[in-house]
Amino acid sequence: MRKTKRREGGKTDNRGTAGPSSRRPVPETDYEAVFRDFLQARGLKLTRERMVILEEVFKHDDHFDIDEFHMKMRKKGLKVSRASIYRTLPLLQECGLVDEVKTTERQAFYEHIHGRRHHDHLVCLSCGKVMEFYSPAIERLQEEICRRRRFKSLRHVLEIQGHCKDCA
Amino acid sequence: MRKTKRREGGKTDNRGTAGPSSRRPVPETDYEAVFRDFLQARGLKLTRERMVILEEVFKHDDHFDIDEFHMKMRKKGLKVSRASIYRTLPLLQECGLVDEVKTTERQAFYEHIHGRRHHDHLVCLSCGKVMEFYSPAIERLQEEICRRRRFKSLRHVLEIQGHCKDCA
DNA sequence: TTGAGATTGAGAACAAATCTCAATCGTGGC
DNA sequence: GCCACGATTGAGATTTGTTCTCAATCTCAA
Ligand SMILES: [Mn+2]
Ligand SMILES: [Mn+2]
Ligand SMILES: [Zn+2]
Ligand SMILES: [Zn+2]
Repeated sequence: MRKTKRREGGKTDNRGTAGPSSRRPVPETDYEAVFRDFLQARGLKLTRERMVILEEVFKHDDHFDIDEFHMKMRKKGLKVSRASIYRTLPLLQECGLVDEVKTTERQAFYEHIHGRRHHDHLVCLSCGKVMEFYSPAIERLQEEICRRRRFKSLRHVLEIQGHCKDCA
Repeated sequence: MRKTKRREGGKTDNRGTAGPSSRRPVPETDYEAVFRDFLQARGLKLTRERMVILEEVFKHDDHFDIDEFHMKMRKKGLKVSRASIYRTLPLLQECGLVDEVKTTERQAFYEHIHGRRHHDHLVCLSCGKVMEFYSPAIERLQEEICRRRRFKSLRHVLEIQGHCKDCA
């Protein structure tokens, strides 16, 4: 009982951002190039959906979860399925453009990290605000701990939960 | 369409651990007293199920998730529903007997912390092993970060993921 | 231009956690 | 000890985030 109509056709809107070797009315951005090269190197295809998602991610200057993200796209009239978003974000992660922050809450959130450095998070339990911090000292101590145990660290999550100064 | 039969009766097995002022064939443990006092103070009832769960938690000397925990109880013939476990563990948390460790993986896990100190975790992505560590220096640095931002920290999660020395 | 193979979307499937509510239990007051 | 009544339980339903399915569709190297 699956709907038969699909991709209600229409505006292909290639915008020239992706055309293999066509003129570029809009110069390709860094992150577009990064993503394109990544896809190519992996034998993956540069689809309209993937590009739309990429652009949208880089318009967000904040942390976001997938549902919220999907909703915003729909409101703008950008037709991309939730499934594609769930499939594309891990790709963006793999090429280092996006970071998935697995929270201790139920939903993971994402943020683009184009050229940004690793950091950890303070999460306000009242208003949901997410603040960032980076402590070289903490990072060093973690490395030290792993070294002592001969544990090969691949990643870590440090999330401090509490109340921000506005909610105290 | 709910089953009508309930609590297939039988062995009440009070074991004397909970009797209000009866003789105590088995001396009450610390944690039993802690839990009992907590329940009393909150006007909650000391039920067979809660006691069974408590005992079982303190037989586990490791981290466990609820489903695994429930399964083990069933195998032993201890009849307690998953729902009751989901309801009781937060109580044990509130009275400080148990710690819920929200991981970056999907399932949270628990551990009893009777008299034990806060610590953080190294998780091996190959074998699933969980190792513990405690770094006063890291804790201090976190406090410092919160102070600087006037953030009131209630809890934190620090989980380092990677490969343990046996899996490297 | 074309076809093999990758991708998509809608909804189904999954899984952890929470909720529902009738049947049952625990406890303080008698 | 017995009672009454609020608390608790269990089985299944529900919720919710995420992943899977697969026919239709698209992409791109040749
Ligand atoms: Mn961040
Ligand atoms: Mn632990
Ligand atoms: Zn806040
Ligand atoms: Zn291991």
